[in-house]
Amino acid sequence: MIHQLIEKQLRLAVASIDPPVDPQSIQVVICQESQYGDYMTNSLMGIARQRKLNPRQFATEIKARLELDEYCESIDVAGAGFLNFRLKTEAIGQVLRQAIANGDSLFEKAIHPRTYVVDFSSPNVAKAMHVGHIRSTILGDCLARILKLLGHKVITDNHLGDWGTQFGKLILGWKTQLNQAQLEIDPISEMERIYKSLNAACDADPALYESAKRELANLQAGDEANLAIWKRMISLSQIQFDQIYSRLGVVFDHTLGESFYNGRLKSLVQDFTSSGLAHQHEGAVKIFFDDLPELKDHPAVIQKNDGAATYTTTDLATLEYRLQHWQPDEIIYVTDGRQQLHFKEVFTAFQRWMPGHRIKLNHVWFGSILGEDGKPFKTRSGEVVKLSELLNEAEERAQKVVAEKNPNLDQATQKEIARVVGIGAVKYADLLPNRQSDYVFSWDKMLSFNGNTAPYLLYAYTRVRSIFRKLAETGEAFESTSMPEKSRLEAPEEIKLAKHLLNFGFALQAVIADWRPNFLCNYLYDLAGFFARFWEACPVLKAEPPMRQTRLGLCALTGQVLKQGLEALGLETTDKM
RNA sequence: GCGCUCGUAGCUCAGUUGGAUAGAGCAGCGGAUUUCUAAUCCGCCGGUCGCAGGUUCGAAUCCUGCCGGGCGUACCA
Repeated sequence: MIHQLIEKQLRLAVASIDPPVDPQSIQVVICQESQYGDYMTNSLMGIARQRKLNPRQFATEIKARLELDEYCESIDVAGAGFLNFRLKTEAIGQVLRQAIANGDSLFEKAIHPRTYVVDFSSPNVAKAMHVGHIRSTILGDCLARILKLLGHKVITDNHLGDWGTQFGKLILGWKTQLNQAQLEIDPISEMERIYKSLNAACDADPALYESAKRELANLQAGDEANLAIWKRMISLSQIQFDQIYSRLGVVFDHTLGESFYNGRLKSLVQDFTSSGLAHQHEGAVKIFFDDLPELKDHPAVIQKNDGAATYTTTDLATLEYRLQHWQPDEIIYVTDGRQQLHFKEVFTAFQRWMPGHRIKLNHVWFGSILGEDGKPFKTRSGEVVKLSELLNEAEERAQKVVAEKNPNLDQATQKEIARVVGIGAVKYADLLPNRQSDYVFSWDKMLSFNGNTAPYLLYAYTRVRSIFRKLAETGEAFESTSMPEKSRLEAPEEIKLAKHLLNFGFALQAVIADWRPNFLCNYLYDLAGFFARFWEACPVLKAEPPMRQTRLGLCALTGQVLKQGLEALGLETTDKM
């Protein structure tokens, strides 16, 4: 991409300076104000300051050393010492022509691919997946997709909640009040029912609570009957998870739940104790962080006074397993922001456990989904919203709109479009806000055709497809090599669209730098906007060659980037809407 | 109390990590369709970026203090 050539030239120009400059400190970015240029750097000002040079004079000297005539129409020193670059339209055309001819993507793959483990979704066995799981699932899947697109090795792992105290009550309930018929019809609801029922009963009757604890102890001791029930609950739950993941298009390489690490927990506690990293305290085993102000008052419990491990223990064992088996460069944990303290503890404990290990651990946290009243998102009756029902409603609402806007399509096509649009709308609405902020869930907003929404972007894509459909009807085909050498970008709408196409890679990089897909959402929204304006102003099929070929080329690349970008977000596309 | 986080247009939110004149959508007002899908596009209106200091060429962004929300602060996950 051209901005990388500019950056390279800048680094070269600065390289001869003594004392030497860190090349990484020179960055070329998109110029926000197009009146100044297409790209700019403000890095020279910082260097000039350090060396007590006049910033404008320094920028002027560097400018003189650049050999960018082939790509830049102008290079200007501006303001306090900015360097602004305006691209030659011929150079832009050349990049686009090559991309079409070679089938290249408009972004660069990673030069040094890394290995990432992405830990996300993590629903609980014997419970319905609900709105509380969508952000982790959608965000984690999206990050995994983008890392893969950029050429990294990605391992996705679903760390199921398949172990814990709830199984005492569940097993007791299963033995005493299971309704087999209901279990056949709707296993999740039946398991939720017996859990709720036992939970209430145990609160009222301490003796019953003791029985539940005995069932749990038996399970943990390896009692065969209890193990069989537990396994059955997992497999029934997995069927439900698979249905949801299939609808969402989410795939896991591994599903290693908490229980997978049971065998390691005791010895891990032992390791921590014997190496002095953890200490007995009030009957429990804890790791203290007296030297860290934020964790000073929050020792991590790795063994409770009843001898059981905690999720901190499990997370440490999980981390160890992943290191040993997958050798990742980084692990990404995608969870609710409320677990920040927990992950601080785990990460800090890990550093002490394996000091000097160079793995990078990222807690990618997100805010809550709120209802229109600003309180946590619930159904009208105050229940948690089940994910399956949420997706159903999304498809139903989308279906109504499709039927209204495009009644001529047959039923099956309408339904398929509604599925793509409905699921896409939910995903996009989830990825669009800054992940760290809470957002208000609104059907009307996410299904609107105006504004930064999935339907708007998907519609832009169908417009591209529509042009190529029309082209095919005339018996012509878009030759991939047919964007002619003499073709030129002329209309301002063509040039703006073309320039924006060059910046796809910036958006992908920005996502990875901060684990924030909303940068890609915003890029695609801008792209769809530039394309819409191009569409209004620049007839494609009615244009004369070579302009016609140029415009077809722009359409082809816009379609390509929209599709790649939407798929990177986890959205499917459709040719008609 | 302590910790994390947020406060930007009437509403819902962006703002690529310190850049140039703070942007969208909705709502409100006004335009555009013999046309490749108008599920669209264009224009107008709308701001003391919570408040007060500080850092510097330059602050919505960084530091301090205050005000106001949310969350966390379990031997739950």
